[in-house]
Amino acid sequence: MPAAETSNQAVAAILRGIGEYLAMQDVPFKPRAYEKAALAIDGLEEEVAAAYRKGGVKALEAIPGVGASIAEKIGEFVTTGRIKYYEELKRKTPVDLSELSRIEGLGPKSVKKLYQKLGVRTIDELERAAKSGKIAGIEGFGEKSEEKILKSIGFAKQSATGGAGGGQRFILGYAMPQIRDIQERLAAVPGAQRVTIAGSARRRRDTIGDADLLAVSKQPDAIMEAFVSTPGVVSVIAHGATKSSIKLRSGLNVDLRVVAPESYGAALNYFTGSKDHNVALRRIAVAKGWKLNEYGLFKAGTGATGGEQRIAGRTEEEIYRAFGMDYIEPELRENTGEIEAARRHALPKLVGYSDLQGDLQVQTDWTDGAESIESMARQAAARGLSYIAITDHTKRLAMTHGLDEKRIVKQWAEIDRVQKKLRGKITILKGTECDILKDGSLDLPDEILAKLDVTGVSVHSHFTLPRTEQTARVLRAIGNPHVDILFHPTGRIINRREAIDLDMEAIIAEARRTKTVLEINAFPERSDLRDEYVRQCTAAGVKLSIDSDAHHSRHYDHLEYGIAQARRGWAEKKDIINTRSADAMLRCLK
DNA sequence: GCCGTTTTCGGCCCGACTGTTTTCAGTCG
Repeated sequence: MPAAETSNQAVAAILRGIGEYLAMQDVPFKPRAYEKAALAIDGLEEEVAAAYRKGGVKALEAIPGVGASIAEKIGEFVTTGRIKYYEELKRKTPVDLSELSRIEGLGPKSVKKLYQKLGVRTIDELERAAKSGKIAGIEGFGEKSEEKILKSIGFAKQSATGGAGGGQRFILGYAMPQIRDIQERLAAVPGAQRVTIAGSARRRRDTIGDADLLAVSKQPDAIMEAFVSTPGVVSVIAHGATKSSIKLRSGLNVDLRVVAPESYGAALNYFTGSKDHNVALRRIAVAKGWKLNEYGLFKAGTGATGGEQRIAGRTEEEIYRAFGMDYIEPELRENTGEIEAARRHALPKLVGYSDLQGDLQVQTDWTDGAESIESMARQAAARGLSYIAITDHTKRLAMTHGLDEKRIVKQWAEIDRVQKKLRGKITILKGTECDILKDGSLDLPDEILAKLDVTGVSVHSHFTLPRTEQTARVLRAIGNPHVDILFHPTGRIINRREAIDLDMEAIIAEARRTKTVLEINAFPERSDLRDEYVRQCTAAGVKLSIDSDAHHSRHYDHLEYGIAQARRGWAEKKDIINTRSADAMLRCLK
């Protein structure tokens, strides 16, 4: 790492900052250009610093949304660690814009006004100004704005010291039950005809910033009323006839829109996003002389009567059909090629939510799991699975009382005993989650691994090794002829631990060469592999497994989120080995 | 500032809600 942080995230943050300052100065169009460039760089696989060193500004200009001017600024940042233009802007209006605009209802324009009139530069100064009643006196502000600002400051402080907010995103698997609760409550309100989850939750991003619900109702007032009085609401941000917005105690913001039945498909499409997907669709509409908004797809009226003619809008299918496209599953709507594929009728047939037959990573009370082998097996069977692999930790993980050679052999006897009891109900495979040691060797000897049905390996130590060393370590492990699956390959834990520094391209290439399966770990805060790597695997023909990593039988419910990530990575049923029967799955292993 | 199966110039997604305003600007998604 160089002295200055030049990660893509750092570059994106600074570009976003420039955009915000420009917005504050009321500069037209440029803010969105910077914001767009920031977004593109945020989602980039390759490091821009490396791209610049290799290919100069030309390489940067290849990034969509980055032109000559921004490329040059990125170059400046990579070489000098700063961008003069940005510092100039900051000097002109020395406010902590990113911090202040986190306050609900405060945007660049308000921040500017507060600075000019009251000299407010930081959250603390904002709080002082609000408490002394100075803000209410400013033109455009009033009592309510002041109150709202104070309330929002309180929340920002609270979530900075714990809690789930504070700019962090919410983990899908934990937010989803809350959203579904609200959905169910609203569906039971008299007059409600449809209540649907939209937004990034419907696209199944591993994390979400907020939640969106969409409803069709004969009595919109009643459903809105029920919505704003949802249990656990700490504030009602908006309460209108067609749109309301609440904040839950967990910090999660939830929006509800009520729409007419003839607009339901258009609204669902619009509020499902992603923004990029929508913009792309809308561009296509404009090119055809149409207009797409949340009310429908329209053709401009002709002749003296004028008016617009509705082409589609009642269902999403109808809209995509009008564009000459196949229906695009929500998980694919990120504008990463799905629109072109839909036009060519070449979309993947995604793995389905009920396609899994087995689970290849299950922990028990032999190590850090909560339940016995028998209990985990029975519960898996009750959920419709036809096989599981028992994969307890190995001795290196002493705190989990990991298995050594002797205990794992004893465990086999217990598995045989339970298997006899549950024959016909479920198949219990003998497996391991064997630790990859620092040098890439494994925590159990090959003689033991050779006798297992499923050998999974994973990194649980030395998370901060430099990239070359870390990559070499994992490559050595999956090069072992007994190793079937690399569990939670990148080791990230969302909001808590960064991924280990791996050359994923090399890992995927080696997995392909050695026929090693990579896992999509379904545990919500892991979600590992993440979608973009899943897509690289499916493109490379590397097989995947979707496992719960269950430490308790209720964790089997997480499998849904693993499937979701697989779908976001364009995976088909054939790409996932545990969509097969136990025998067929075992034939996919080394 | 970026971008181009109508364009290298002239466009840039669009509507709801709020608070403050007596007709609208700012924010948000």
